[in-house]
Amino acid sequence: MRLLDERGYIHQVTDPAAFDALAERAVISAYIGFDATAPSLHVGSLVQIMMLRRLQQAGHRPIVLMGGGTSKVGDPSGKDESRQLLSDEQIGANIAGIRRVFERFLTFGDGPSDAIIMNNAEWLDTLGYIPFLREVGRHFTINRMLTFDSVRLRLDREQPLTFLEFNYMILQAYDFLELSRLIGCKAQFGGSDQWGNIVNGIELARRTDGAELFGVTTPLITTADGAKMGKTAQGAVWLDEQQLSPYDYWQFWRNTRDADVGRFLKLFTDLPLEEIERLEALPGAEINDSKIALATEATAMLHGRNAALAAEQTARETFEGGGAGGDLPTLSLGEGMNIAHALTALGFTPSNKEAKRKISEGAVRLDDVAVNDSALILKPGEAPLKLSLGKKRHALLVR
RNA sequence: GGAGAGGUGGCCGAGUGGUUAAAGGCAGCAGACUGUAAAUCUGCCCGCGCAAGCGUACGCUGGUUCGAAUCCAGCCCUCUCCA
Repeated sequence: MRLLDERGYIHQVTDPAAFDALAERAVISAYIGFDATAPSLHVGSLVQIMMLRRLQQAGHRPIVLMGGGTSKVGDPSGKDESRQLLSDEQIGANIAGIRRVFERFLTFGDGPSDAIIMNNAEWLDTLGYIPFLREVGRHFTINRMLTFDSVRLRLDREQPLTFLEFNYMILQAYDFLELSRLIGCKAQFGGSDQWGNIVNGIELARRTDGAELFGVTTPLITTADGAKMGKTAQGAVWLDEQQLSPYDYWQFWRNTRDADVGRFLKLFTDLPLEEIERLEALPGAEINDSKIALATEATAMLHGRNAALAAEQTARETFEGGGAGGDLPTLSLGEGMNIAHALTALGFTPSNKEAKRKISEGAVRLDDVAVNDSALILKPGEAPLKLSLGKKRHALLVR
């Protein structure tokens, strides 16, 4: 607990003293629920993932709860519009993808502190409606449910909230109860927006089973200028290397704002706090060394140390040496390709039109020489050519 | 059910017959300055095409007109007030 607090993970805790005491004397299990609506997770979920990692490091057991059942309902929190419903196959595929990510951060197995992954479809899919209403439904009053932000916001704006979604919070509370019964899970973690849902679960378990459960929420992680974390030019920062290469992931961290470096080091790396303090205190331009450390550590955790070092090496050669590192994205030219098409094919520009604009703005360079002919046909040469858009995006052109 | 207002480019928001691919703002991208940071200033910002050119676009479907985001009809949706 103390460790979590020092590193900046804690937003709110129910009964911190009792929770701390319990964690001192026993191995506890705690879970976080993850949505199964996307094929992978992105950095927005990374705080939660790191929470579970810390928990395991402290000798406790992390539980990853996949929302296979609740994904069929959709959380109304924060969303303006009802989510689209997903099929079972889609959800299954998404869960498999997300599981791969977790295997990087947690140790799975049968030991007392080994992580396990569960799917709430296991119990939600087979729920009987009438028994469920009698057991669980009686503990919820509509009066109270209507006061929750997630519901109230929708109603205030007169946006439709379907009964299906309205039930989401009950199902989530039920998850906690079920996990408590099945495997003695004692705590649920989540983002600060999950506070209400978590508390519901705690209350439900107290009323039905007399169990004492705990909840911990993390602060919403934003960048220093208030933006939600995790968006870049190319979209979300995915944790799956098929969707975002280790090199790009490294770049994401490398481009952290000065003001965020210390906070991110604490949250997203395993570096000791003394080391972080030192890095954080670096003056002026030397803060870049801290960013490199952040990028390499964070990337190593997800993609492995080798991939992280390769990304770092490539970045050094490309940005500092003016050369080109081997880890850059590559594009095969075939017999030859129009330069604008190449930029679009690499994903540097969203359209050929935009590529031409960038060329006329002088933003495009070939082996560090500005290109001004938007009709240029690129021919593959002996050595790979380096194609750059702006200062940050580079690629290698090969045959 | 009744009365009124409205649906415009990723978002906000002007525009009420032609010079409107559609003001302005935000977001984004690039340039300058730097440290692959922030702030600031400048440029760009629907797509296809080497180009000439073409295609799409102002909720949907039709209509009027040489010409429609703009006028008319029907439909769908949203908001405000009343019951």
